[in-house]
Amino acid sequence: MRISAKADYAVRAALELAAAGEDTSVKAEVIAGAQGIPHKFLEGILGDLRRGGLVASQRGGKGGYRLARPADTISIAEVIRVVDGPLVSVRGVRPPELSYRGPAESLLPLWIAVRANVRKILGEVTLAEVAAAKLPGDVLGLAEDPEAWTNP
Amino acid sequence: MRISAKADYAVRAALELAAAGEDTSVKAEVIAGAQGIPHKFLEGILGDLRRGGLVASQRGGKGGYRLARPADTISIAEVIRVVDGPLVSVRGVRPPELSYRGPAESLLPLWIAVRANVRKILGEVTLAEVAAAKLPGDVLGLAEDPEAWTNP
DNA sequence: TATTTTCCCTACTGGAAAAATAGGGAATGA
DNA sequence: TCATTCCCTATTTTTCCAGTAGGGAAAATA
Repeated sequence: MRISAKADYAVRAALELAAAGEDTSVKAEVIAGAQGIPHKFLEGILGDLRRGGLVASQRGGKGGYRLARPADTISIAEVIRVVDGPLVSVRGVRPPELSYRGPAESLLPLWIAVRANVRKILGEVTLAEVAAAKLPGDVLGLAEDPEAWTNP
Repeated sequence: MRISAKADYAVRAALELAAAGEDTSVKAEVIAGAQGIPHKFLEGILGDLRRGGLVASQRGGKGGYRLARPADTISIAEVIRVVDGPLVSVRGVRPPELSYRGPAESLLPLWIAVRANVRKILGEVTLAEVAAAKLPGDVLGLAEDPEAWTNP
């Protein structure tokens, strides 16, 4: 299960905007510099976020990007969906469209359970929480277990 | 977050072997037919599983593949790791190797939490359970919620 | 021993998607 | 009018995924 560079970049850019405040415009170039993201690539991503209704933009001298809604109403899942489509997919198709035969039949509910769990986390955590380094208690609980930081 | 065809195929092949029983050999061709997987592609995957110590093979007339260990000691996570490497990665690198700056710093514990959650599910569910359509209670609980089956 | 069966190994290919680049046009503010 | 910045389209480059091809090695059978 791989999270794309695009999704990672999009979330980081949104976090920069969240940190700047809802009514401060930040230039793409500045975000790119702060997060080490290729400038032109980031412009494309910010375009996706704008078309998705998550950010607003302003051209010209004092232009830039800002969040279109308060940071505590935008979940990480929303950001990822806007730039990458479905949150979880198997062979490129989302779980409900899959069909399995024989002993593999129960694989479908298993993928559904995985997706539900991912949604639960990324859907409840907001840009405001991450930007302020104040993750919800249940998420923090998962991340605090030293076991979670070890590789298999 | 995408699960590759290779991982999906590997799990389904392993489930066929689990259903056949630990000491029954099944030919690659038969598994391919039963699950609709390209034969030669599947052979490569079964090779990975063998090198990973999950299946044993036998050449010749009555040959085929079988599980190297009891089906209730092999988790879905193990199967995926053997063919695909790390269970969860961001831009191709596993979470502990990431580093974030500024307001994105708390992204790291977030990815860790997501990974911990995925591990929790795929690490506890075994081939035996899926093959017998007897998922653990907590997983079934997640999958039974009608909400989990709807697309955003 | 000869033959069939099946796994085993290496290489390779086509194509799509991911990641990034390039260049100029259209607003905006000074 | 001019510098700035977003905006749009196209192109490139790279990488990896999914699948194919062909033959060699081992085992069972006859």
